[in-house]
Amino acid sequence: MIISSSTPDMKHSKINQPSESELEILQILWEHEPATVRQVFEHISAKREVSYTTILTFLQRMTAKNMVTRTKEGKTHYYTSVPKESEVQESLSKRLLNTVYKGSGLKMALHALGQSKVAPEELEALQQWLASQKQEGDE
Amino acid sequence: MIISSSTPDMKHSKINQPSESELEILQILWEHEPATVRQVFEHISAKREVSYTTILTFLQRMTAKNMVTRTKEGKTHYYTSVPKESEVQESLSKRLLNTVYKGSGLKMALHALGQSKVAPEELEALQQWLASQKQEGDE
DNA sequence: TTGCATCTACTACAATTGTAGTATATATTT
DNA sequence: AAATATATACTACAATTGTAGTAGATGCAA
Repeated sequence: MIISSSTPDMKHSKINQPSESELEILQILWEHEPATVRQVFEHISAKREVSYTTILTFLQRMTAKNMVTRTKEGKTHYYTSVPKESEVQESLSKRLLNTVYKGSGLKMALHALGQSKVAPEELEALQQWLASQKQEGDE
Repeated sequence: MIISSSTPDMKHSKINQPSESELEILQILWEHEPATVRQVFEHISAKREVSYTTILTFLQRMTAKNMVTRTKEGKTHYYTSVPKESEVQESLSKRLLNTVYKGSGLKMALHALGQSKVAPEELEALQQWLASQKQEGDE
């Protein structure tokens, strides 16, 4: 009986912790998926100086890490992100929470809120959340 | 008249964005400042396998980056952190906010809150904050 | 058909990060 | 004094990250 010792599948070890540049690329993909190297390149070079091959290299490395997937269409590759945006957000904020806030979600939340102007409708959502928490506490 | 063109003083460029390991060391310092290499080492090696010289190397590099400061006492050095804990927290959370939450403090706050159990007293603080925000909006 | 444009694969390289060994000086303990 | 422990400085090295150049294939345009 074979236990399939291959591909340990250690899934979310690296792909949910993209580096700064990898994240920049993932952002583009999340909005314009699937995209070619050229397309990603266009989006990024609209914001900063970078070479086409730099993007290409990244996409290739990310493919190797299984952070993105690609399919060939003629001579061109179309890339798709593997992790979802929300997964990466949670993964990275969890890390921040544990490494710099020692697990205090409140402190982190206040910092997050303090650093951006929150719209009134958004305050609503927060109000909601608060209410739901009180409930739980009461039961 | 001399304008002192030296030391551009580009202060908070790197020292507020410590790497994972640098942060681990800063944490120790924030709680046990000033501390020797040995002391930092003891704290860290209580949690994970690491060599004394690894810690030494880090403290030396961090000194070079002005992320920590040191004073000699006999043959031993006593290290003190340069950035304050709150500064690093704000700096890193600001980065996360902009790179992965595209500036939406609310989403980030909710993730932070969702990933840790928040104590009732803490909910209070949040309630307070919310109230203060509503005020502003009303004026 | 000749040549430019566009793709991909491969190679390179410096800086940073994490880790630790070696050499050396200085204490401290027997 | 000899052995041991402790501290620092220096060196090394692999992996990761950010950046980009070169070579070769293929497609399109004149």
